[in-house]
Amino acid sequence: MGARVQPLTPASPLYLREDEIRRGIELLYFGYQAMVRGADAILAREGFGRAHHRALYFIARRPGLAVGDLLRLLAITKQSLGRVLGELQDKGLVEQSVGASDRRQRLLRLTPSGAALESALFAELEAGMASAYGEAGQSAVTGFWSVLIGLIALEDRAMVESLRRG
Amino acid sequence: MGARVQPLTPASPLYLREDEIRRGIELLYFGYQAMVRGADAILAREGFGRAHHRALYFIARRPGLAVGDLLRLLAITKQSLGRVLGELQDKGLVEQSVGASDRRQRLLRLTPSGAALESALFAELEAGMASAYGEAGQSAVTGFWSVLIGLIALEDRAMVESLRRG
DNA sequence: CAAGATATGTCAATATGACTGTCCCAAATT
DNA sequence: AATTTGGGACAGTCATATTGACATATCTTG
Repeated sequence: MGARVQPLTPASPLYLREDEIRRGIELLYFGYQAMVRGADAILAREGFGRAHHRALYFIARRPGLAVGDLLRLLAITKQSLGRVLGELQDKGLVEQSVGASDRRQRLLRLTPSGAALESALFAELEAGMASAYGEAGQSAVTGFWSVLIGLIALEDRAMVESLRRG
Repeated sequence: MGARVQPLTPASPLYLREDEIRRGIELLYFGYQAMVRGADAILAREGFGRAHHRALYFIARRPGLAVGDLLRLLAITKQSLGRVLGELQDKGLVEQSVGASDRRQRLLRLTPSGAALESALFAELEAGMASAYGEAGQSAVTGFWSVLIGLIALEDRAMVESLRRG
């Protein structure tokens, strides 16, 4: 019967949508793993883990960051951060100073050797990211950013954007 | 959703600045966290963790997956997977069968209750991803995919793409 | 067929990174 | 003066991963 012609356009919109969602989930999962893999090797040599890297990263990004701000960025408890930060301070990679406007605050900075380690770790991430950017092209990068921003809850976006300022 | 869409600074066409690399790193980090957060709440109620979710996800995606293939997808040791898979089987969410062509293989499938849990978990991820896709638009989604593919090492891309076939 | 490789499972011991709950002190805010 | 906030510390627990060794069944190959 002529009325039963199958459309040449994509079949089930629901099926396609789920497949596109699953593709995003999978690429985000494998892409995230791929990004951090290079840094893991350096961290293992230094006797650190990913938690140390995250702390170093954000302290490098915002020197003078207060402990509470780092806590909010990492979204962990202060007990968890305490151990990581303590180890980084014991090994002379991170130092604290008392806040000028609020003397309860402890402001965090990398020491020269902390900055050296963070640079080595950053170089690993940068290599992969720069290569992916170059392979995908400028407009893809903008799309990459905008989808990721859309994933982040509205109330958290300001925190992420605050890393860019200043 | 009446989300405010932030104006996006386009990626630099001329050279890759450190700030653009850091933005990618940060958005990937926060975006990944945001994606899995909804599922974490369900998992906690069931007494499971993210490792269980990853196993359920890939078994749902490729029913009849062999243990070794799941091991390669998750990139963990079989000892780690053994515990997770054992718990999922004990609770009746996953079942095994002997491979038809290779009787050494144990092929994994979700039971009806396993499929129900996986659907609930998927719905959480889907909600965030679909909203991000919608907010960003189709061409952004394509860019999102292509940057993430670029991050994944060449030798791993076939594995990721194999999830789409059949 | 014998030898070796592969797929899976299991043991023990260990490490990392997170959690909850409780308590404390100093400094800021009210 | 009372309360809140920022930071730190204690004990105990949990989830997830690790390495290394070993066992068993099955498939592949010389």
